[in-house]
Amino acid sequence: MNQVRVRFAPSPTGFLHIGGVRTALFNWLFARQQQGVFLLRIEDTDQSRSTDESIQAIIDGMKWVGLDWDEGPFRQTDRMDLYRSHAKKLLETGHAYWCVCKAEELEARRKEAEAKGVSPRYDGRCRNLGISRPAGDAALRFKAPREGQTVVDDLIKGKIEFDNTILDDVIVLRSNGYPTYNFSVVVDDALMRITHVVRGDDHLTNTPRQIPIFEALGFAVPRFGHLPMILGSDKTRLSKRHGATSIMAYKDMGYLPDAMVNYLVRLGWSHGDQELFTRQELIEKFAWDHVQTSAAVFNPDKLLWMNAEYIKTSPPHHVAQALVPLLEQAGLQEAVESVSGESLAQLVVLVKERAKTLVDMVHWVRPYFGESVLFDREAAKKFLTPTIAPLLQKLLSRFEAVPSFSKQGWEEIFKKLVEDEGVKMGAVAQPVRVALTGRTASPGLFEVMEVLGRERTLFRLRKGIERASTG
RNA sequence: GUCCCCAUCGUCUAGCCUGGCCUAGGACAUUGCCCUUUCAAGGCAGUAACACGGGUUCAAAUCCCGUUGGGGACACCA
Repeated sequence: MNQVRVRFAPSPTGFLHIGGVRTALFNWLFARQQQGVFLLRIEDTDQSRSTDESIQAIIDGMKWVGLDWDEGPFRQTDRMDLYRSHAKKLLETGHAYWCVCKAEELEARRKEAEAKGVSPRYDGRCRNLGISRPAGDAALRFKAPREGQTVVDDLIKGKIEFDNTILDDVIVLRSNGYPTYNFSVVVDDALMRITHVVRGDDHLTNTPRQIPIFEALGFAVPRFGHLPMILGSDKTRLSKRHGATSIMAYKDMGYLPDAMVNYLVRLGWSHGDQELFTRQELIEKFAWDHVQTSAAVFNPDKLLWMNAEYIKTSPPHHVAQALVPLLEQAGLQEAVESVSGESLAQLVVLVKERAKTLVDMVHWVRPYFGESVLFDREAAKKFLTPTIAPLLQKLLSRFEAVPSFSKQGWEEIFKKLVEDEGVKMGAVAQPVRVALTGRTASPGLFEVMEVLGRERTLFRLRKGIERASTG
């Protein structure tokens, strides 16, 4: 059995799309499971749309999401000689011919055909002209078979039959000497010995165009698998108007790469009722026969839920690490530097049940940096009132009387006070909460005190009393 | 227009290949209740689907045909 070789072959014409990531993911999973080879190839033969920034975006995106490749990145523009020599071979073996039709003419004819409601295909007028050395601009066309059938035995969709009569004589080499997509993929997939071509559904009809080219060149035809598309909530192709589609946008929104991967794979693939998978499980359990055949709607709510799950269950230091850049972006770089990795992980533990994203987490974690805290105006106005000040003062005194902090001990002191004063728990808890965190919502009071430590707790309590007394 | 693909709760899906175990399961979202010092988290419960029409069969979500609906492709883009 030959070693599995798969590839991800994006064109660098913008950011890395989450649909692209999903395609890459299925390839990567299969490669890792089969102990095969996963390679990255940049399809940049459209020089007018390809940019270096986009190539960098692809690489950054792949790295962020943890998809490592074994070979590449290859750039098609570095491989021009290969396409030209293979095009020449097609010409020599009678599988291709020069076409001198002008692009504008073709365009006009296509429009005309469309207007008549006829299939807008190339009419093959240069096919039998036998032009051996074109005088001016000419494109090289592949002589597609005109009878019989091309059968694709798809990994995902099963057997699909195409009548060869629908085939066009596709352009193989543009008049500027650049290969077209349908030709360069074939040459590359063959030369890179790709065993399984797994790509989006939108390429399904390209497959019967490509197979005859493989055959004409004398190459083995790989197996194909076509992944269903990702749709937006209105069931049209996922695009900007449905929300963020760039993988890096999700990084910025505070998503964990593992959550992203889990969600994207699970969108269109299933393993019984299981929702959460480690990467290792994904690699072990992945199977083509459980890849969905129909398109799937991207559901940001479920992704958000999954991200929250990962925030709750990932190792805290791991989450803390991912949090650091976002803290820095939020202007907390000094605070971050003054704090150890361990205490940052402690903060993560403190707030992880409340944060669905790392961006949320930045908000939750903010009150625990620095000596004093910024009071939310509404919160202070409502809970830090002159009426409550004496009670807070009593609490402060009782705390001060204890030389060292203990969570259980201070909780007992607190409850004793509530009991002695005959007030409701909440009547004291909320003002204390505002004094300690500046807000009305926070983790449990005594967890907060534990993170703050004795001195800061007392300090903030005093500050709170000050604020309460002055109104 | 032509060709191709697809069709189970609002969404992701299990079940379909190898008909009976389906009174159609799980998850997200949503609703209610519980827990509770706040906000979350958590627990429990509920609402909610086999697109439609014909066959085949003792029996169809499952097999066959058609209809409808959705998506994709038809470039000197990839």
